[in-house]
Amino acid sequence: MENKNTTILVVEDDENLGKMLSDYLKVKGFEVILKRDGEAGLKGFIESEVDLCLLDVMMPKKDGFTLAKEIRGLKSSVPVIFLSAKTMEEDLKMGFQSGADDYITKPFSMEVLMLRIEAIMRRINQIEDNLLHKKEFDINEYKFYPEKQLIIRGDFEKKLTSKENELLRLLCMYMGNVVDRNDALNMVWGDDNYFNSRSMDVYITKLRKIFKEDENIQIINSHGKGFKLLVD
Amino acid sequence: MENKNTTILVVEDDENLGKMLSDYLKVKGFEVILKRDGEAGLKGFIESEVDLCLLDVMMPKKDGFTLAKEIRGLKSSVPVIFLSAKTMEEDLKMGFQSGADDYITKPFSMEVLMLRIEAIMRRINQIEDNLLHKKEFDINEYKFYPEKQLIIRGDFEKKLTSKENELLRLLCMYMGNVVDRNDALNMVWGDDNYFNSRSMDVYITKLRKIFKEDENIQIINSHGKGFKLLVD
DNA sequence: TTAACCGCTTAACACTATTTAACAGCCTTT
DNA sequence: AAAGGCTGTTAAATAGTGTTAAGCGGTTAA
Repeated sequence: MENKNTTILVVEDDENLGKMLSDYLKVKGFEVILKRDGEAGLKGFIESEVDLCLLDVMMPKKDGFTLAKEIRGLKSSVPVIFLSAKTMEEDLKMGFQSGADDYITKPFSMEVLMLRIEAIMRRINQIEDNLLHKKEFDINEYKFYPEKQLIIRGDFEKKLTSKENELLRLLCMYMGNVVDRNDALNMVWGDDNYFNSRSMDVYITKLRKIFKEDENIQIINSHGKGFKLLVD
Repeated sequence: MENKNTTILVVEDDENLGKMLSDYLKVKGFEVILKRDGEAGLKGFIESEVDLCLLDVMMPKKDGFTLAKEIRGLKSSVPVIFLSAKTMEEDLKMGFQSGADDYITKPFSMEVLMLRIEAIMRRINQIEDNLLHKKEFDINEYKFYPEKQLIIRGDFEKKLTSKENELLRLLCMYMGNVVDRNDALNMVWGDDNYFNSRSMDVYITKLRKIFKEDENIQIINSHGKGFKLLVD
């Protein structure tokens, strides 16, 4: 089953606090990956599909800010919450500017933590919501109008069927990122059974044909995972 | 009580609370679909004609906000009530802006829940009622007067037959959104049998002919779903 | 009263969208 | 490198739609 779970990477050198955070978040239904220092943290990030990072600022081997920068290098959209001592608060405020970031000063209550996490998740959901209702997407030289079920490049115009349309909309929403096969099936076909899956493959072929003139547009398969729309 | 035909999707991971909600709502005459997590919730929504969603915010696999977003993607007009812990109240208030949304903090009484549900249903009925009795619709440069069964653009005037009129009224009420084929049949023809369905296709053709002068007005078919009136 | 008309339904046929099937090729694991 | 599952592609079968025109019952006007 494709985990649409929210996975949180927790990097905290204090063993007690780390365990406590991990347990609490697991109870709340999150997948948790717990690491004790910056280096292990980076490995943890690479190995899993992390949705959100909870990073201690002061840690051995590699501090939280540095780790955050490295993570951003790998996937720029991952939101990060920093954990730090109260005494460093002023310092912290200037330490990051990315809109996805947030911070909490120790000591903190689990409720406060949950508020921050929920706030971030909502921010992300809102972004996705906007994408869902976006009027037009740019796919290199093509314009895609989901509401009109239409693709245009110069004189070229192509009406899309509803399945083509919804599938392409999804790919555009996650442009550059892999859309999970089962997620796509559930969203477009309403069921992720075998036959719909094959049907989707047929539609991927159709979409590829539409864009075959343009070498810079590719729909790439990620074996066993799904597809991504890539524009060079 | 006219709760008979209203189907409520309840997604709640706490088994006791879920059962309790379900039983209570059934006693009140609602159809209830109960699911225990976000993924099952989405499937439940796809499988049935859901009129209203009652979603726990914090759930395993997929949280309530994410689920709501996906449901909105499938049918943007479905009202959602979120269930969440008291401690997150302030946070919640800002978390959603859709007029159809509402929230309740745990613990709550069943009476409070019923009040919320009734309020939402009243709001929806009122909106539909207003649209139903709307005196005129703007369809790009055309004016459509359902009561007069008349369409006007400049000199051009076209009297509509009652079937044309009711079908166009429906399309206008859901302007930009797909009107479900069977819904339309039941509303305009009173029965969604095969022959009425073919009859409706004939009327769609008639309506298209009326607007064929104007490239910006389209009646688009959504295969296997229905039709939408789209004005660019 | 009958002929013309009108609104709607039914039939017929062409066409389109989607699913299913079949087979070839590819990726990952052992 | 062989096996098995996953993907790519094409073509067929099925299901849904678009359009035109004939048919049918009811109303209107000579």
